[in-house]
Amino acid sequence: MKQTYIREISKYVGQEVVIKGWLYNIRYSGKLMFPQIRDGSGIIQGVVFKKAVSETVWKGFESLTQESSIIVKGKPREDSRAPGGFELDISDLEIVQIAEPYPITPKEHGVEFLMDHRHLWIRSKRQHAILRIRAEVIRAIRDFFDENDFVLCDTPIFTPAACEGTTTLFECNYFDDAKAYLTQSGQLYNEATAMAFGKVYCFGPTFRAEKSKTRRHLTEFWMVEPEIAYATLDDIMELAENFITHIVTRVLERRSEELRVLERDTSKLEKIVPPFPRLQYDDAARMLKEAGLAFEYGSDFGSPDETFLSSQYDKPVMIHRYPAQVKAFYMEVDPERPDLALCVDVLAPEGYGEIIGGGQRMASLEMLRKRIAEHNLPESAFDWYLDLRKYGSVPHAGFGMGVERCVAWLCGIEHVRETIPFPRMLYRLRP
RNA sequence: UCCUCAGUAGCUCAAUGGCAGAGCAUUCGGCUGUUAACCGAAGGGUUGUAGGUUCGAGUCCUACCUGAGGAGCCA
Repeated sequence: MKQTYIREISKYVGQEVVIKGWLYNIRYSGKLMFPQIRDGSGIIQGVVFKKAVSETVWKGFESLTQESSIIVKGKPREDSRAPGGFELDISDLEIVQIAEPYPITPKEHGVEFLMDHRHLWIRSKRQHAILRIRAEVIRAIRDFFDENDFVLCDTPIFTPAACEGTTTLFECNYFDDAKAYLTQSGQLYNEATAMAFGKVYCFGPTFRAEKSKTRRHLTEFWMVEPEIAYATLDDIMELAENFITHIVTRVLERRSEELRVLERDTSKLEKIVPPFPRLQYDDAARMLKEAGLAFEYGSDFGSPDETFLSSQYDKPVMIHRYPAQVKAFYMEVDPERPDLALCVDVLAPEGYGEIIGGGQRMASLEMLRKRIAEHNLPESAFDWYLDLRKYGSVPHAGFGMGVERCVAWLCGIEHVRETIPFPRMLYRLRP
């Protein structure tokens, strides 16, 4: 008999169905049992009456342990007493495997224990909700760019040198004598593909060997980076707010059940509509001063500074025109204020920090050469990149968004480690 | 790299410097509507490691190990 998925169960009321899955939990009450069965698409409560089934089936259920793999036959019906609203009257059971005692019980567990059992933890309701929202966010990202005529041009993961030369890179051997580095951004390559295709995006894993140990950091995370030829800072700020709004709207529309499981206050997400507040660095610095924070003008914002600034708004705030000296070498400068870079950071509300960073790229070959020298970077590593300024250089701009921080914000959860199936962090490489 | 906190049964946690305990999980028994079901019983310990103080250390001190949160850096 054909398998039916629990997600579709309401279509099969009164008909006999086969569910293939695992035992999530079971409650006994004498001659009556309530097994909860999950199949990946959902969870349904079953009812087993001793009188209604064979001795073999009854004994079979008695022998089941948590997460035992089973195939059951039964008829679904509506029942308000059952979690989920539907209940399965079970008539038959096939045991695929009796599971060994399962380490993750329905009670509380600590972070270390759960992280050590991440390969099993992802079976739980809360992790299901988060990872389904992640999948929806990724689909929304691809749909947004695909539908707006961006060409997907993925950039290499092995790179010969630093993209920006500042942050720490993971190094690995590349055949005999050469060294390769895992990418920390596809941006420089994006600029090449943007000069070829006009509007492009890349989407893939990114690696940062920073020894950061906070709720906002992973050493391996996913980043989506659009880049547009002939675009200005203003263009990509507008793009960023439409992009974020698209993702939020999509998740609210299609993943409301998951947001409910996570007890997310969706009224805060419903406020996310353009326009987003735009704040120039100088004004942000003034706000920090007035609030009495220990912040020095000219430096980049620290974590407490970002938390304060984002807490002033109920939408993502776009902070632009930072001092050029604290930003990457390739940032274009403001023609009216050459000490400022035409860049933008988007800070998510509710203290989730920076989710987008980007800006307009430097178009002039001479200025770019000067910047590379000022940052003590070897020009030879950027020969191909400088070619882009020799052969039809144009103003262009783009940004990068970290998927996990975005998902953590949408889910309203404490830590990015739960927003990716197998997080890679400082001091954690397993499972 | 720095700062703070924590490590006791498979898990989550108690235990004033004085007999190492509870709940869950596991095993056995009971219950025809359970909602992290409930009731009864049993098994389960080198208190992270090494040293020190003390008549006596899970508890106090020192070093190390492991983990968590944060800073810096970043998405």
